[in-house]
Amino acid sequence: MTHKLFFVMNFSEVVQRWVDDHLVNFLPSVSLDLVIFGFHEGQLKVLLLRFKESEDWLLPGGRVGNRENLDDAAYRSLRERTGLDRLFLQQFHTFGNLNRLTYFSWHETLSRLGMKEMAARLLEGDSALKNHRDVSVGFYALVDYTQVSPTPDLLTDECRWWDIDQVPQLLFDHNAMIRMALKTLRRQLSYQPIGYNLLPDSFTMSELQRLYETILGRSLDRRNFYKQLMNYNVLDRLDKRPTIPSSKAPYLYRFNRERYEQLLDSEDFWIG
Amino acid sequence: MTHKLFFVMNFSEVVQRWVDDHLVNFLPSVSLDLVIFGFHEGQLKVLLLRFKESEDWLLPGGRVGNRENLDDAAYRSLRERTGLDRLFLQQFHTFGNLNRLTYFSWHETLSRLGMKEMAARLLEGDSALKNHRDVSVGFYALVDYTQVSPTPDLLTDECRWWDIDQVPQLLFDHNAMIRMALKTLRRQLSYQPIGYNLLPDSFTMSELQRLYETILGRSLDRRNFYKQLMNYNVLDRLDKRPTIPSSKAPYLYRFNRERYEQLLDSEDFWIG
DNA sequence: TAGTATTGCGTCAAATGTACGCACACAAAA
DNA sequence: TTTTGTGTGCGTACATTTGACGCAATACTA
Repeated sequence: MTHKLFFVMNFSEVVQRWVDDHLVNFLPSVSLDLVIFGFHEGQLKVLLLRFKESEDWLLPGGRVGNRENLDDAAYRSLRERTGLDRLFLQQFHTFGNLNRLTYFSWHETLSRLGMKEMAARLLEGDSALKNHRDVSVGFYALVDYTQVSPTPDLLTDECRWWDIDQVPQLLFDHNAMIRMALKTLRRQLSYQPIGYNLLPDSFTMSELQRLYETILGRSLDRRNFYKQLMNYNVLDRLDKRPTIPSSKAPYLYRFNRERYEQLLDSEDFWIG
Repeated sequence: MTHKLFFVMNFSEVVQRWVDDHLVNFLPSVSLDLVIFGFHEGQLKVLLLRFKESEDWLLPGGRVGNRENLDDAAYRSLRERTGLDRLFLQQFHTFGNLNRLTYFSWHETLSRLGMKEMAARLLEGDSALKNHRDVSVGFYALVDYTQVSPTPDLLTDECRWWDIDQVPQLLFDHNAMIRMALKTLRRQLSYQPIGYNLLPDSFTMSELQRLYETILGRSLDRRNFYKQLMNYNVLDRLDKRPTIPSSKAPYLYRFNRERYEQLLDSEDFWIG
């Protein structure tokens, strides 16, 4: 993977190089897609990429190295897009329908984008490549919005957050993927405390509550929420936040990872 | 796929032919494994295959055709092993660790089985093949034990049911797969009525209850079970069974697939 | 000291889950 | 016909969980 050379190549060459590299070093016919959730100003967000020289958006994805665990590949892709490590990441479904990403659909996309030369080249190779398609493992991740540096990859111009309910029409089956990831997230949130990963290291109770309300799409009673969360016993209370100008300052809380692991072991919470 | 020729070939040739066929017609690096659950005489069972000329057992599996949907491939594999169609089948996890099935582990297996020639041949090909490994999508299926004709495939001598708690040490990561499938089954059973697929077309209430008790591993109250199940409103009561020798004959019930679909739509039961 | 927002606890009713009693239906045996 | 065994269906009582909400204590500012 000789990234250093790319700056003297045009886009077509970059892509060709990228394809060649992947044909040799990565598993053929398996890919992975990431639904990366963030939370900011009362809005649930998802990280999207804009395809180079186009207005088409799609989910970040990646491939699995020949000598790489599937999960590691997902973590690596997540790190490459966000700069973050050791986050909540979980596979939610594997997509293998024929009508999803194929080389033919890539051909269409490239053609539409005016990259006819590249498109032709994609199909003129051996017939195995032409008929090739991927089965893609979908992962969803919960990340701290404030910590992320969205980074486009070689095939994309732009990487940025979108409000979950303003996501445009995406390439391939990526809208369906987001729907499914969100459904899984909602279900899982009601059974185990996972939302912390979407917030900064320390946060107030009402921030956490707003997060839950946003994900679940309904309002919760403050006092019941408080009791429930404290019952889990995975939150450490810190000092009060000093910044509020008037009235009583709220306490800050921090997620206790150790006790969370214990909780997962003891109860028959499902891990997926 | 020229199955007719196989009877004049020895096992090594058969395997080579099988490998060649699969290299051309199926997706490389993706496979699927099936955990097929059955129920008989109060015991939850799982269908296993015995590797040819060995005492090693493993899960049935399959590969995805180049122009075949992932789910269709799973249904096809299930049909090939059981002779049955249109059954409950659902993916539960995708396994992609390096330490699972690789060509190297196949080499080990073949060597141990005394098939040294074949083993050597497996590795002497191009280097891509040597480093090759699969990401495998795990499906679990619920089938009617009485309807199944267990059928071995080209690489196996025997296909038969095993009691779930007497499954031996299996090849590769297949024991872990069964554990995970069972966990998923248990969880899902508590949230939606799916157990019917494990019973014959018609069954008594106590048969159904014994099935649930077996899967969940605990006893249930007969009357509450009855109420709960009837509340779902997906069971049709049939005429009484006349065959019981003494005492009152129990009612037979049949699963109503239409109303089940309705139920899935209306409520926010999750489908996975 | 008044005003304001956070915090933590308690209460109460509704819903749900669980255990179990009982009347009845039916078929064979006494 | 009566007894006996088993399956069916309903009702009831109790514990647990869930949701809605009142309220007093706490800290901080003006």
